[in-house]
Amino acid sequence: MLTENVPQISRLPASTIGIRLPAAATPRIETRREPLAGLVRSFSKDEELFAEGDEAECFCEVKSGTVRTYKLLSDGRRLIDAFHFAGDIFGIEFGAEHRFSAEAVADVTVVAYRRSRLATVAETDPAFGDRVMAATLRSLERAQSHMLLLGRKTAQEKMATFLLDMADRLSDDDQHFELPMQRADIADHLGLTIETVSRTLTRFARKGLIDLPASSRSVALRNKPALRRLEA
Amino acid sequence: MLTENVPQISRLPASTIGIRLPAAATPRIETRREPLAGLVRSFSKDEELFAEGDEAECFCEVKSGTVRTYKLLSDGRRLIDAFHFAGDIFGIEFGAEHRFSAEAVADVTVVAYRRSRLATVAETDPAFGDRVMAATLRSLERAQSHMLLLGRKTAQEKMATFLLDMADRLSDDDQHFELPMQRADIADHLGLTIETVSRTLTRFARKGLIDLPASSRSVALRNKPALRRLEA
DNA sequence: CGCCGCCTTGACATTGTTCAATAAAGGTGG
DNA sequence: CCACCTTTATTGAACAATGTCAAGGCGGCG
Repeated sequence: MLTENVPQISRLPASTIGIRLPAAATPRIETRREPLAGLVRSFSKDEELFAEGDEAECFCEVKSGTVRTYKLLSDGRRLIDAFHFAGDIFGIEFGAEHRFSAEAVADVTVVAYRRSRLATVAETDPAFGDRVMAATLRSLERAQSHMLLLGRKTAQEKMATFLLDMADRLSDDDQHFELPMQRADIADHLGLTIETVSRTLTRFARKGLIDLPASSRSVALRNKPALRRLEA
Repeated sequence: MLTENVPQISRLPASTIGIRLPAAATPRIETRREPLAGLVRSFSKDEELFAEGDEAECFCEVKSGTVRTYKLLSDGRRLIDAFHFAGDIFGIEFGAEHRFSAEAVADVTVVAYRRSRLATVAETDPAFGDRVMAATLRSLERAQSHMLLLGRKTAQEKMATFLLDMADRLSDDDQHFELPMQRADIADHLGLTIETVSRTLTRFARKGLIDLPASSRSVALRNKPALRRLEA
């Protein structure tokens, strides 16, 4: 059942699995097959994996790097609904089209799975099916608490929530971590401007809540209880 | 299969099907059985159907009236994620607990279905199963575009979006409708204050975009194209 | 070394909030 | 049915938070 479909997939041009390369990008054809007939693809910083409105023929799992998914208003204002790190699954759709655009925050490697084969794969490997389902539900849950953040939290509360979440997801010791995204991405995730993000971080640092060692991308949480209280 | 379970349900005290009556409320026992073993329940204005964190033993379909689902911050700030009108299904959970509280915006009648029987019911009546699935996906979709609204739209854009959505869902002629909720609910849905909601409506009326006949709850859209442009 | 992208910081503008007063609507009991 | 009272909505003015604009710094890369 699995075997009869695999060759079919590797024959498909990239465009038909719903991942399109931007015209300008060098098409690095280092694709190879994954156990579950996923296609391994690499993208460099700011490359587009797919766009809102594209036919949703595939969904992805992050192998390494970070992906942002976002929506735009007509005048270019952007809201990043989520960042996706290694192990995260994103781009699952039940309708025909992707409802978000996806870009590489920095160089990224993903495994792309054909959506049409989800049912088959899930049967073959129930654990994988569960992971897909869990990913969908987690994204619903995240969307719901993110609404609360966007609609009712102050800049400080937003940043505190964000930092604690990042520590959770990116840090080994739950304290030190390197932010993979730039200020503009954080701002568009939290519904703020980059200036407010920057100022709020500086303020946290001055209050001794965090350390901002030189590099501006690395953060160390110095006082998590205080951050939790700030979270509201 | 269906018949052997029905009596069991009607024997269950209200509390065990996940809908709890507030202590103060007069317990109107006008419950009766629906075709699919749903329990018809009525609630009066501001009564709680269930609270965030309650065990999610049932989900509901609105028969008549309006329900709001919301989350709170520790200090009482509220975000209403959605309003639910006749025909809408809400309160479906995949985890153990409700992730939102639900209250009657005005007197409301719902049909409560036991979550544990969802699979059975869906098999018996596939169309119903589809409706439940569709409701879940629609709520995901709504959450996602609502994040964009909350994070990146101005007060005017939020109100324009809201009014167009309400016209869509509440109006026969797609123009005139009666808002079932008060300004505070609108404010907490859009991430604004009631003053801003009120001022924005007045401003729209002055610009000739809408009519606000006496009652303050009724609205008539006078210039939908302009509202659409404002929506961003 | 010098350009360029990203980040920070400051001064100022704006949007939306807060506080306060008033008005209007709706519900209740006489 | 009316008068009263409570709740809800509107409006104004002052204020605060955040956004905008602009300048400068820092770091990485060619």
